[in-house]
This record gives sequence, C-alpha cells and structure tokens, in this order.
Amino acid sequence: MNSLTEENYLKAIYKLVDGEKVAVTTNAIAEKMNTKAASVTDMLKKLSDKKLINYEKYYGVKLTAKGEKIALNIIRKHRLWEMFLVEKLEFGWDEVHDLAEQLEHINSEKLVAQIDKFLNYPKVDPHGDPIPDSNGKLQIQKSALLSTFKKNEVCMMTGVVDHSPTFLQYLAKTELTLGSTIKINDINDFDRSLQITAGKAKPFFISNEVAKNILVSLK
Amino acid sequence: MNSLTEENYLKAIYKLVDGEKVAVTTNAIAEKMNTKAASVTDMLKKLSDKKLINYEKYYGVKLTAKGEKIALNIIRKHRLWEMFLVEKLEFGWDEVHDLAEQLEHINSEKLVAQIDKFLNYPKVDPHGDPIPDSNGKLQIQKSALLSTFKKNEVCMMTGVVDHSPTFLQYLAKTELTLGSTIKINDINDFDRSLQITAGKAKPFFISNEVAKNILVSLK
DNA sequence: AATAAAATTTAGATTAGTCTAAAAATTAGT
DNA sequence: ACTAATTTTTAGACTAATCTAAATTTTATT
Ligand SMILES: [Mn+2]
Ligand SMILES: [Mn+2]
Ligand SMILES: [Mn+2]
Ligand SMILES: [Mn+2]
Repeated sequence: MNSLTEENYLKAIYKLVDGEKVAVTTNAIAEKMNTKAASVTDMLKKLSDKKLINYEKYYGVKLTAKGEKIALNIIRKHRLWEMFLVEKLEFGWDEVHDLAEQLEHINSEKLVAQIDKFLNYPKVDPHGDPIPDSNGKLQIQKSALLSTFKKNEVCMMTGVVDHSPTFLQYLAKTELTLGSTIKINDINDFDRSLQITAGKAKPFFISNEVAKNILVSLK
Repeated sequence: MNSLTEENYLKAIYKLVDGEKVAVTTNAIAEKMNTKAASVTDMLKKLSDKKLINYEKYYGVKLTAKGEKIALNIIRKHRLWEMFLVEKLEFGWDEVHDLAEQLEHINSEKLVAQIDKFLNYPKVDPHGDPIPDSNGKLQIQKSALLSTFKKNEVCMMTGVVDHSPTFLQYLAKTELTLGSTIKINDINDFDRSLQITAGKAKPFFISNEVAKNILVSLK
C-alpha cells in the first residue's frame, strides 16, 4: 500500500507536528529524514496525491486524518516492538530503537495484535512513551522535567527526553529507571545540579543537564 | 550490505539447487521469482560482481560459499520466525509463511540469537523443515514419502512436501501433525488411497495425492 | 519599497529493479 | 548437418527515490 519510505516521511511529519497545529516545513523534514529539500518536495507531491497530507507550495504540510492514522500505526508498531525486545528478548532499553525502525514496517495486522496480547497490552514503551491503541488513540500523559522540581519534592520517573544510547546507558548505571521514586534532597545554587535519592539506593548527584532530560510525574 | 531483492534471489537459487550440483538456469529463477528472464540476467551480473554466485553466460549459476552462507542465513531466519509465530503467538502453521517472508529480511544478529534462545534452540520449523544453525550448517534428515510405505507398516510424520495453506489447513483438520505415529491399515489397489490410523484417532482415509505430500521417517 | 538572504521548488541526472522487444546463442528435430 | 524452436542476453525504456545546480518564491533588512 505505502512504501517504507512513504511511511517514514509520514512518521517524520507526525513527530515534527508534535501536537501543535503549525504546518511542517520542507527543510525541517529534510533534516529529520537526512535528505535534501529537493527530495522532500518530490515526496510531498506524492503524499499529497495520495491524500495523506495537505500540501501547499511554499507553505508547508499537515497530515490528513488518513495520513495521521498511518503515522500513529507505525509509531504503535515501533513501540510495541521495542517493548517486546526489552520484555521478552533481554534487550537493553538503549539497543532497541534502530531495530524497531526496521520492525515497524512489517505489515501484518495479526502480528501486531498478537504481540500486543503477548505483552499484555502495555500502555507505554521501554522509554515511557505512550503506545497508541489499534484505533490510533494516544493516551497523553502530562509530565514535567525533573529540573523544574524544588528541594524536598518527591516525584516518579515516567520517561526521558533524550533517547540516545549514550544517555540511556548512563541512566542504566544509576537507580534511575522508569517508575523510580525520586526525592530531591538538595539543589546546588551555582550549577543547578541535584542531589537526589532514587529507589532504595544511596543519594547521588546528577547534573542539571541530566535533570532536564528526565520526565517525571507530579506525585 | 545486500538488498532485500538480492537476498531473495540468493534464496531462490539455493532452493533450486536443492543439494544437486547442477547449475541453475535463468528461466528457473525467473519462474520462482515471478519475474522475467531479462530481469534475472541483470541481477545475475550484479550477484556475480559481488562474488555471491559463479555465473557464466548461457550456462547457468551456482552459489559461491559466500552466497550460500547468506542464503542459509535467510532460511534460518525464515524458519525461526515461523517457529516463533506458531509457538509463541498462536499462529497456525498455514498462516506463517508469507509473514516470515517479510521477517526473514530483518537485519540483526542479536535478534536472531535471542529468538533462537527464546524458542530453546529448535531443530525444525513448524513444517518439519530443518533450521540451519548460526554457522549455516543444516541437519539433513532422511525421510520418505508416506505413499511409498506398505500395508501394516508404521512410521512417524516428519514434514510436508506441499506447503500451501490449503494443504496445511486440510491436515490441521485431521490427526496428521508433525510427530504423529501413522499406521497403514490398508491400501486400495485401484487408486492407491490409504486407510490409516494416526495417533489415537479412528482410522480414516487419505488419497494417494495426499500421501505423496507427507514426509515420514522409517521407524 | 528595494534589495539581500533564506527557503522552496524545478530541471535534469543517477541508481536499483523491473519490463518489452529484438538479437544472439544454444538445443532439438529431422 | 541444417533448420527450427527454445533459452538467454542485450538494448532501450520506465518507476521510485535520491542528488546537484539553477530558478523561483518568500522573508528579512535596510
Ligand atoms: Mn524508538
Ligand atoms: Mn521508544
Ligand atoms: Mn515458509
Ligand atoms: Mn516452513
């Protein structure tokens, strides 16, 4: 139905829109897809012909309902596969993304349904990102950055901003995992670094840079 | 490294060789791949340049050691995925092949290793076909057609010749599953149809056509 | 409002994989 | 050993996705 490339463009556009109602620019797509603007323009025409996006020259693009549904389905598959790899095949949360980029294009309704069932219908992926349901509905979780919290406040880790293997590997060496209860013991006035307690471990330090990449829920 | 199309050509050539040492013809490949001979010739040149096959104009092709290794790895992945779908995701043995045709091209050594482990290192796939090990070694099982057995002989079902969903669905409705013990009660002299007992079920009839598509081991 | 800068589109090529039609080589039939 | 039939290869064209370079449109700056 849609080529792998078309699917990736739709996903990229979806992620660039990110809830906002603004149109996505050609250059933004080119950067995200690691291609040139000229290539993007060609593809936009094709997606527009297929009624998956609304495209107006020089203005930018928006996904149609049809296009958004496809994008959400790809994201659903991506996150379910990541969950499967971590939960069932002993992968680390830092090594599943690229593989899921391949698996998300496997075309089988039944496969997705069975993986979902096998995992007992997870709501979020290994990085705390919500998994769209089979109708493309996405549970939006309100979360805040750990860096915005104050001394003595307590919260729970629900996700990460940076998804890079480097960051994820760093976190894996601490007590900071999804669901961890975090207490902020102290904040350094000079560099905004934090002394925190996570789970049952000894208190330890994290930089403000790290705190800005950890999502937590108010608790 | 190799495109999906190249992988499929290598697999097709491997299957056409089928143990024999003869060269595979252009037309045979074209038929198996559902393409035209002209397209095959183009691809043969490419695979030859990559040293994956030995190709001589008008003569035919053979896989090099390198090409055969790739083909066997694709087959390994195909059969492991089929096993996974049947054993873990409640798929029927008649509905896994096409999906495995997609999954066999997913590129991740670790994924294959982990699926293999998860399935506890199966030796055969859901159709009784042997699964090559990670070095490309393939356990060859000697088996015979049920149609070659005589009255009162007993054997065990180890595989099928025809892999079509229609045939597999038919078998699924009988007691004829991999591992079934089969006793031949009687053979009809006119049409070579058999009256057999499989497992603990009541005796029943199968045509010679069916018997010619069931692989059994001498027991 | 005019001009400079930036963003976007168009034009023209390229590569992988495919096709049809024609040419060349091989194999089969007498 | 010829000729006919079959198989295989070549030639030339097409589509999807990409690129570079040039043209066009929009936005920003004076
Ligand atoms: Mn991911
Ligand atoms: Mn994720
Ligand atoms: Mn199969
Ligand atoms: Mn099989």
